[in-house]
Amino acid sequence: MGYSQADKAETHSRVVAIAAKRIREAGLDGVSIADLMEEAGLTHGGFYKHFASRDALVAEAVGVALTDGHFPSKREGRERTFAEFIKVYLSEAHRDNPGASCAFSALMNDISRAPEEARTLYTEEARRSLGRLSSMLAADNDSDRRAEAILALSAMVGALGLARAVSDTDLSDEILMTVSETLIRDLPA
Amino acid sequence: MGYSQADKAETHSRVVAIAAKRIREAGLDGVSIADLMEEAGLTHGGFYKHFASRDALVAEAVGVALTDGHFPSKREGRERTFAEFIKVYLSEAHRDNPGASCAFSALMNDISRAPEEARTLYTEEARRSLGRLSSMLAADNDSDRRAEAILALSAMVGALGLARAVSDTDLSDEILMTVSETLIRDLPA
DNA sequence: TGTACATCAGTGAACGCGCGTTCACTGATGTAC
DNA sequence: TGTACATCAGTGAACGCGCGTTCACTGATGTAC
Repeated sequence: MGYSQADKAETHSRVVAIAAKRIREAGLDGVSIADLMEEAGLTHGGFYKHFASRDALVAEAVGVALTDGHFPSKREGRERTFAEFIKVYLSEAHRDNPGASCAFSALMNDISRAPEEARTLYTEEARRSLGRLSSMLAADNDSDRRAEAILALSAMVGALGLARAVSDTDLSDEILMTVSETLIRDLPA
Repeated sequence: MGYSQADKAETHSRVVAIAAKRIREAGLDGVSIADLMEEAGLTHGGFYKHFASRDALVAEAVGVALTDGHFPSKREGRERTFAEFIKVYLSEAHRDNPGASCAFSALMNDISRAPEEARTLYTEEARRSLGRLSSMLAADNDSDRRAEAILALSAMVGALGLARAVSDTDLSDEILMTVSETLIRDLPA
């Protein structure tokens, strides 16, 4: 063979990784096969040696974008505290780097119009994220922790989205800072 | 003239209204001129008697979608209370009718990639919405009211977006109900 | 080890399609006399 | 009031373009002997 199986697998995952980045930046409809393959250093014709269709690639890329997302609780070998996590999530650096950012926020609007497969992946990731968030909180009972996790998740994805949408940097910074401080102050962790 | 000026103005605003609805449902890129004109009962060729380009129509429709949005504080001749407003905003009915819903939430992700004109409209609407929300709140000073308004706005658009994205109806209902109750309980109004 | 063959990831031209946009045309109505 | 003309919202065919997809081909490498 002209290329080994390892080469093929490497190409495949490279294309998926690029697609995951571009989907976070430009949405589910913002990625063309030609652009994608060019960014991977290939020509567009080879695409179908790796994926049955554009939809199949998108489904795979959504899965990757969601799971290597920004709701991990473990980093550098230890659990993150709630405050540490919120500060990173609602940072200017996270806002200004959509390609490597939280797909959970970036895809929120697109997913409601996406095929069932992608919506299912999104829903599962929502459950995981709520689980991780509630495990960082210190409220007395499960019910309170879950309610707080839902409020925190909503406020975080909303604040990140608003901070990106608004064209005034001062207002954008204020949104990030205010939601970050308010959540850290009001939710026991 | 074959059609009076009043007829033309009526057609113009009808097309814009349809575009505003479709944009809320399908996003800024989800509206084709042919579909739009067909829904208005016309053929696609006449579009350019009313708009210089697709972008011009989108800009106008974004303006309409944002300003006849769901952050009005006055209805039926009196001010709404914070609790009343939140309950309507985070209702299942609002979630399930995207075409007539809050463009502020529906366009959040799209707007960050949109031309400056649309982003400016969005930013102004954000300011207005924060003003209206903070005027409903009863915290002691302006600074606290503004911080609470920012948290409430973030949580509301986030919760509405998540509730639409998630494919499990129970989880979706839980998100709406939890954020609604928590905001009403924790923010003085 | 050397040689002939098979494999298949990647190439690049070509396709059909829907899109935004243009344009010559139509015909109902307003205006001028 | 009646008639001839001008206007212009709306029509529908046509355009160029980018897209997803197909396909005959290439050529480097694995396999069989």
